[in-house]
Amino acid sequence: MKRPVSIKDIGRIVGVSHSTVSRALSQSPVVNADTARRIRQVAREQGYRASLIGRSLVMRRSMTVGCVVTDIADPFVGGVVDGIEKVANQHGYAVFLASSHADPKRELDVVRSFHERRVDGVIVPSSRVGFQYLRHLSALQIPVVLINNQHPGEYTYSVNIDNLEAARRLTFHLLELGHRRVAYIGSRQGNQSDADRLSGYRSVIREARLPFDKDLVVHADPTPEGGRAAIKRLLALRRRPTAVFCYDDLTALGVLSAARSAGIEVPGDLSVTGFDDLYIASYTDPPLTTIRQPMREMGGRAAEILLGLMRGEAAKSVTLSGELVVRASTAPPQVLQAVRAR
Amino acid sequence: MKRPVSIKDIGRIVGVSHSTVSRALSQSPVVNADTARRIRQVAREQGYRASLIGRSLVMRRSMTVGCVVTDIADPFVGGVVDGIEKVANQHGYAVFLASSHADPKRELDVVRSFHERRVDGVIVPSSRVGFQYLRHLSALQIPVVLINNQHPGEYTYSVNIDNLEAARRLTFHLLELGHRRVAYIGSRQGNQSDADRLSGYRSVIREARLPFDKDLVVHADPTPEGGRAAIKRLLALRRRPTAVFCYDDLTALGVLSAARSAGIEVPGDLSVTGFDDLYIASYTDPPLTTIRQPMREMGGRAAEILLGLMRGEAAKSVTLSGELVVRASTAPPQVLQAVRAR
DNA sequence: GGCAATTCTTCACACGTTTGCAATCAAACA
DNA sequence: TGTTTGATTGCAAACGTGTGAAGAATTGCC
Repeated sequence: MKRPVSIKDIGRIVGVSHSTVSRALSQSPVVNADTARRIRQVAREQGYRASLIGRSLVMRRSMTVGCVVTDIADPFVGGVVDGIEKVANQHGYAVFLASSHADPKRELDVVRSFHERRVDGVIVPSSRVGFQYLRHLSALQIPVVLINNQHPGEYTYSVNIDNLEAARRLTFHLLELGHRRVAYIGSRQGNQSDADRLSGYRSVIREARLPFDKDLVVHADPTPEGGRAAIKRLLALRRRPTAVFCYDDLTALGVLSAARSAGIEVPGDLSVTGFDDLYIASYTDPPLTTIRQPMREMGGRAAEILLGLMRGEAAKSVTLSGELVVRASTAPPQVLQAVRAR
Repeated sequence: MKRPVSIKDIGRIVGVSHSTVSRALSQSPVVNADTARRIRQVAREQGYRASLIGRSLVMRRSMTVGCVVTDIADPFVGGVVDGIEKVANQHGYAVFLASSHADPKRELDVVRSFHERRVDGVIVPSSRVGFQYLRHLSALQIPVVLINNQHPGEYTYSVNIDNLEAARRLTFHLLELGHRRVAYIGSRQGNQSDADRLSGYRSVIREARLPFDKDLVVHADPTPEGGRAAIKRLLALRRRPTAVFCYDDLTALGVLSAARSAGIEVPGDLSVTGFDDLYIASYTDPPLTTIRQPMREMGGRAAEILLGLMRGEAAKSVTLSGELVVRASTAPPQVLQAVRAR
């Protein structure tokens, strides 16, 4: 609890001015080799570490980046943040973590906090970023990188996976298995990624010259509970779907569980797909067919872009591609299964 | 990217000294009401926010806390951090997030970073904290609060759940169902909580005058993969257990999945319990009997203790109790099921 | 031994705040 | 008119650091 040792303390002990200490510790060649050695020795003994907050003042950069998430307990977000943190630290930056929980008031608080703390850049791993929110972030006049939400702006760049293309692959996979009535359970939180995935789904349906049935598209909270509610509605249809494309793995988790209680077999009666490839996707029953999002890599790339921007370099947005991971939750629909069984 | 507006800029615009601006903005009663109004007006127009880094220097506190986790993508850790962040922010503190990934070198880096940034306190939500590590943290001379790892020390307090008691309840639940061969799959990472849970398990076994069979206790990584490997060893025993107490939900997840592939029914052939009550525990097949750890509350309490310590108040460690949540993964062993079925 | 050149160190200021103290000013009082 | 009082404001120092420029000490040269 007592005052940390300062650069002046070191100077006093060694018998030199604090300027000399500063230079010695930053390996400046102008200081006498012997003096430098003594200074470094004392600094080590005293456990001295230069205060970044003193340094920030004169250097005019805080060596921190802000990271606003909607919910850090979301496993997807956790993976992304892990990637961000790793890269940021490798470059000497520390990460301020703040959760908004999608609360506009909280979002403003976060912007204010980041402003007051003079963060050098901001990363937002959230596919749902309000326009107002973004405007406030931009007002800070520092680089902003979004994840899974392309939003052109002067200081704003983004890292995405190609949601449209991935959704196309996933939908095609289902059609290829023989499904003709494929439902889509989206996120009702208005995520950019939801719009893109829905587009991908619709474009493949259209290209396959299948009728588009709007009853097959429902929206729910991207949670297990949401998935549960959504699949109930779909199962109540006169003509049920034989396959469901879920916005993400959590939604699919709810679908699997609801199907189980309803006595519907997956993938026998119903094929189910997720999106993200959270670690649980391998451990559901049956294991989930999904799109792998390279979460850590996405976070890492976002951090790299941000670091570049902070150095004043030009940067460009990045789009990675998601990988289709086929597991046991998808199979041909029953009509075909019977045929093949012969 | 340009220089943020400073308190002097505001002073220049209004035509007063920066001292007056400072006082006006901190609601000091000595400044003329009219002047104060003009100052606040201009500050608002200019989007001025006082730099916390300038302020930190003179106030001698950074208004930040450091939070070191092993892995932020771990859902348990995510929940705890969410609670920490919420409480910290309510009190004007920002949270530095750093992951150690249980790497001693990284742990040192984190301590160094927190030191340089002059964080006012540290929270470590990890039940595995090396002694050396703790020594380095203590050297910072700031309050440290651990979660799920009681470790007495001058500046060190902790928030735990009563792992021993919870493990007793869980084990008793299994015995009560009629199980007599109960296995324990622990964490081999040497967590304090593992030791406590094992003690709880053993004490109930002992008090029930059941023989302690050391073959029934195995240790693995606390991950689905670890659980998978462990249950395989247990199933290879001549006399198999009829129930398994898993260190945590993730381990149990692997056990469930391995049992499924081995054709072993849960809970028919094998009862399985977890620990933590992650959100997935409700969505496994069958839903998992487990101990609920109030993750957010634990994080929040830890933050409150830390805030108290930083204000110089006395504090004491807190032990919360975990709640037994009985779901469908536990049932009487087959011998009894037959009896009751008549 | 005197001077210039070289090497090393200190001085002084800046960064953005807060705050004790002195200074200014107007009004009130004698 | 001179003095006191009270209200308001500015000055200056401090926090911990980096850095250009000036100063001091040493060395080399003639």
